[in-house]
Amino acid sequence: MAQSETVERILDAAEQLFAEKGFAETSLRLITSKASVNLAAVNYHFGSKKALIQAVFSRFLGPFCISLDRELERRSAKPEHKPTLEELLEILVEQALVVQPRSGNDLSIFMRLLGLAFSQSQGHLRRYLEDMYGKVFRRYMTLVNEAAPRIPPIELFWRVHFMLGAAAFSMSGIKALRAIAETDFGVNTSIEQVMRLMVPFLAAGMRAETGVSDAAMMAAQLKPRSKSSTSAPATAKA
Amino acid sequence: MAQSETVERILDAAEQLFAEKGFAETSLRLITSKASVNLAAVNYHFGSKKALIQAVFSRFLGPFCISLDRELERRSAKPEHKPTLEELLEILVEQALVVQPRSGNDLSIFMRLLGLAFSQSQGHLRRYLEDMYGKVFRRYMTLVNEAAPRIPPIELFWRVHFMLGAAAFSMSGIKALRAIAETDFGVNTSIEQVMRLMVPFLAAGMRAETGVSDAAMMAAQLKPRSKSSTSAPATAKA
DNA sequence: CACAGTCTGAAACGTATGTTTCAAACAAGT
DNA sequence: ACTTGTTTGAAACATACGTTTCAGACTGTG
Repeated sequence: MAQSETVERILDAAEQLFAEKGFAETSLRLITSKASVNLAAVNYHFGSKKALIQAVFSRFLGPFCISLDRELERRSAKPEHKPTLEELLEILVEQALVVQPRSGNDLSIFMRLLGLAFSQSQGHLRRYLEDMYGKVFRRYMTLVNEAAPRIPPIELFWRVHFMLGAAAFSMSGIKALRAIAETDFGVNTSIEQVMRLMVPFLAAGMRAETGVSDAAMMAAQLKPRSKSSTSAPATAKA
Repeated sequence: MAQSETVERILDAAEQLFAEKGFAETSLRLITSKASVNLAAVNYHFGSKKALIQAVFSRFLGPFCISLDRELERRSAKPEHKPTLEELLEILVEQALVVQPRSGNDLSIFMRLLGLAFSQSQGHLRRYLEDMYGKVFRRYMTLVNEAAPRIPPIELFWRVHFMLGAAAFSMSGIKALRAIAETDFGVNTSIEQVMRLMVPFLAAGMRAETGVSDAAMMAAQLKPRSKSSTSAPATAKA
């Protein structure tokens, strides 16, 4: 049988275009013309555009999760040294870098796709990702909780998503942002530099003193505009 | 002349649907049917879908910028008290709350739209926003720089966008995330509670010790594929 | 009441999309 | 070399979209 490279070509083009423009804005014709393959090849090899989207995610999220899971396994094998928050952060970056052996593939595409998976309302994708990386994510969260015992788990859960948001968002608009930064500051910041700028920001945010205990106080600060701002159970946590 | 409420109805429906599904995924037919108006009304009142998108942004970003600018003016009128980072954060939240007098309109829509403006590749919108809120944004950045004199301006620029990303992203997937949080932790976190959880995270990230000084060191750590112990900014804080 | 301008309703138009079709080209097994 | 199953190329199809059209309903004005 003709071992075709068509599939890979399609995946490469789709990955890049999806990261650049989003799912709905990227047509199959654009993908196939960029990949220099026939339009029909997509539906032949993948079945549908939905399936193609999932395949794009599989290709980088699969190895990433396996690699991450293995690393977490290695760490938990020696329980005498619990990883710190910084180490946990770096594990993520490290795995993301390890997983990217393909040509012209940088971290920004990785992050951008991850962000798209959440922000674009593709129900099937969200379900697929939950099945795919839900388990290893929960395992990761366990280690995060152990690394920051003073912060309530629910708050760490949200902080991890704040983290993901900062990363995904920055990578989303990175081209435009870099242009603005250049005109405003006259410096050209590389993607890797941006990621490095992000690490201390995220690490500090992760280990910030918890905010739930003074929720009532902060509510009092935020509300005062009368408005009755529907902010419900400030005392809920307690 | 018949002062029509059609325009408002369209804007309301469009705003909600855009925030929910994105721009490309939201058809005019969906908008007009949700608004219970005729399809032609959109092109009649706004001219095009592009113009409708810009109008949606104008309606909340215009008042927001005016309100923010006025508040910044007030602050800089008494230069004896430079606002702190926390105060600057709260100004944003406050103005965002003030500006939302419409029905069924919560902060999450505001943030979600802001995030979409960057992450969706709508060139015209980005240009429009630059003209619209570029000036007040730069003014805000000046105050941020004064509030954190130890951090290089270029780093603060990026941190503000990390902030925006964390907020926009969390609001984007907030429905799904709340569901996950509920099944995993058994607690129902309101949108406003999430925003309150975000404040200490963001504030800590903003005033984190700068990471640029050891950029060279970190570059040496991140680049090698050989995974050379990447344990990073242990010395950074110091 | 009649007029003029504003706005809506229903239908159509042109275009772009995802998908399907089918004959031809190709590689591999015997 | 022939056959078989796999993959491609070009075209067509059905659908959904943004946009346009135009007759008529509405509203305020003389």
